[in-house]
Amino acid sequence: MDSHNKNAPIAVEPEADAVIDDAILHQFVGYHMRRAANLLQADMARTLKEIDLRMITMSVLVVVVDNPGLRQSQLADALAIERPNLVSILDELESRNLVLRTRVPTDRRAYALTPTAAGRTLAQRALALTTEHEDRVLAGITPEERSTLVSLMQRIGSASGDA
Amino acid sequence: MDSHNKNAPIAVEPEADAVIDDAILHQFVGYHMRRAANLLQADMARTLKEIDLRMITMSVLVVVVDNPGLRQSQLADALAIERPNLVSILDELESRNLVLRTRVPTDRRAYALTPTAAGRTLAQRALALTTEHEDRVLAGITPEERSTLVSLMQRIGSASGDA
DNA sequence: TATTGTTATACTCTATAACTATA
DNA sequence: TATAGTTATAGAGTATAACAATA
Repeated sequence: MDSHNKNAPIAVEPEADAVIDDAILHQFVGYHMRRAANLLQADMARTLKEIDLRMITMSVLVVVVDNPGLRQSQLADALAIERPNLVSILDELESRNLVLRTRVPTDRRAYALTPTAAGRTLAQRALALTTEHEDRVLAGITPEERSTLVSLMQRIGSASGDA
Repeated sequence: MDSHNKNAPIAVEPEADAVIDDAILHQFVGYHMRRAANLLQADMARTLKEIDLRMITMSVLVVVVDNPGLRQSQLADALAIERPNLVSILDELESRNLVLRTRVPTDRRAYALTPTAAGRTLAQRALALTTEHEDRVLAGITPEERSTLVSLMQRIGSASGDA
């Protein structure tokens, strides 16, 4: 039954509970990155749901808390978000009274972003929840391995490590 | 001018070109994961555009090529895609005559997936392009570091490393 | 009853073009 | 003219509920 024809549909036996051969995809970093990122993102979303924040919403809030007076374009650059995508995030944070947009006197095009007291409090809670989340999801990885992982990921995309 | 009031908006000086303090976010693996995954995904999408495939479409094609006769539910499990999301992917691959859906005689609910000759050819091309893409994006990382990165990412989510 | 594939739908994240109001 | 923020829109990727056909 060596019937591997070349142009016919080939009525192959469905391999029932056979093991799927993923080997070729596994050689790619991107494949594992997608799965890991997806796993982290799913658990993180579940975690932050408790305080009704999304991943990026929380990132924005935390950065505003640590950098009061920041302008939107600076924030977008810092977090690698496109300016348009920041708008709805800030709309949400502002409507929940966590962040304020106030006109910059010296440049009336820009807004200065400042956290409210509620924003600072929620940021603290968000950081605690995020820490719990990472400790849970990364339980199988030692602190040293964690920093290795981080520094390797930081080097992705930068042509050479140090040159 | 020590005016850090507590409940007022605080007319903070916008810190012009000042450096943004990201330190708190940088302590989280998820932050770096998001950026790295986003970078890989963007370059990968650009790369596969040449043969009009998306990341997942290419993953599906490659797995079907290596596992002819596979059923959709098996494929969905293998790639960690929800069954509904696989449908449109296969619709596209089928309409481009890269993959065939044929009824399984022994279970008329299921489809056996088989690649066409064109599908096999395009899969080869896709793998070559993906390899080029990874070599480019991961240029700053040695092969050893690549495997370290992969094995660390594989261990994310699995409670304990070996116990 | 349970499973395979499907439809419909929705939410998140990302990306681009074009507008407005200032500069 | 250039920039800050905005609007509108589109495309990926992911997730859930519910259905028809079949087991």
